[in-house]
Amino acid sequence: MRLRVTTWNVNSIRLRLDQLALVVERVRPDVLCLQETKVEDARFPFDAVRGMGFQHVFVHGQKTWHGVATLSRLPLSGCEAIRWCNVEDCRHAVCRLPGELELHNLYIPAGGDVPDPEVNPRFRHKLEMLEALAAWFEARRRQAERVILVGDLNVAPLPTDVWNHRALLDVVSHTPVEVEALERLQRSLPFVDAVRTKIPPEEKVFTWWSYRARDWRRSNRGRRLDHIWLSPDLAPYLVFVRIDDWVRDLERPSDHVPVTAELDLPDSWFGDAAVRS
DNA sequence: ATGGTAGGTATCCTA
Repeated sequence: MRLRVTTWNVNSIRLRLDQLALVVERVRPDVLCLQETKVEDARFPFDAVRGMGFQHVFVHGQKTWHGVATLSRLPLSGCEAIRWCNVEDCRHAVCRLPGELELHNLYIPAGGDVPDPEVNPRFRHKLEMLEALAAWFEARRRQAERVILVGDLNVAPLPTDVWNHRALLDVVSHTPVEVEALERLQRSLPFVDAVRTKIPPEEKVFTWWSYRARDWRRSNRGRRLDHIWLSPDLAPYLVFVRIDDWVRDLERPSDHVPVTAELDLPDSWFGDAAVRS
């Protein structure tokens, strides 16, 4: 049973519907996790995404900012929105998929400009949400099988996850304190970094390029902020990953590009549902 | 060293 999962910070789903359809056509994900949908649930373009083949949709959105949505060709069950740090931000959706898979769709705060939790509440919030998630997964470690965690984690952990490691050591997204917080979250289950099992850590990989560059491809000052993580039991079934950076060249693009992983999972996990595939 | 752009919303906040 092949399962293709894509994560994409779409930066306003309503503005990006045509690009969403193009990504779906070219990447063909079974499950598409979006972040920064920037729309209240009542205004979510349900008809449009159903028209793209996603009959199962879980939205957790708010006006203007943040918001996550999980679009699926396979049935979703047990979906829940989880709020962290006692704020109303919509940043985390959990859904169960056939095969007893548990899928987390996350949007970690960007964290503002000043990498000091004492003076910058947004940076403090970012660290606190990463810490809270790590503690939560650590507490659930015993039942932590068949877990997929994807999303815009807003941290580039490896030196090769940014265009210039030394220059970005004091830039939010690559500071040591954030990287440590992200690593604690990764160790919590622990999770396997799917992209880095297929692309060696010596190789630079980016999923985000600032809008502020004159020529994003020529300057290539990117960062790897978007991630797909797997619980250890799922890692052996990973077939390939892909990063669709052509999406960054579309007219009025998101500053993030889709990241995709395909798993080839045992048919026995899916029972009768696996027969049709 | 600096400032550069984009989206939502309503004039500035967040990324």
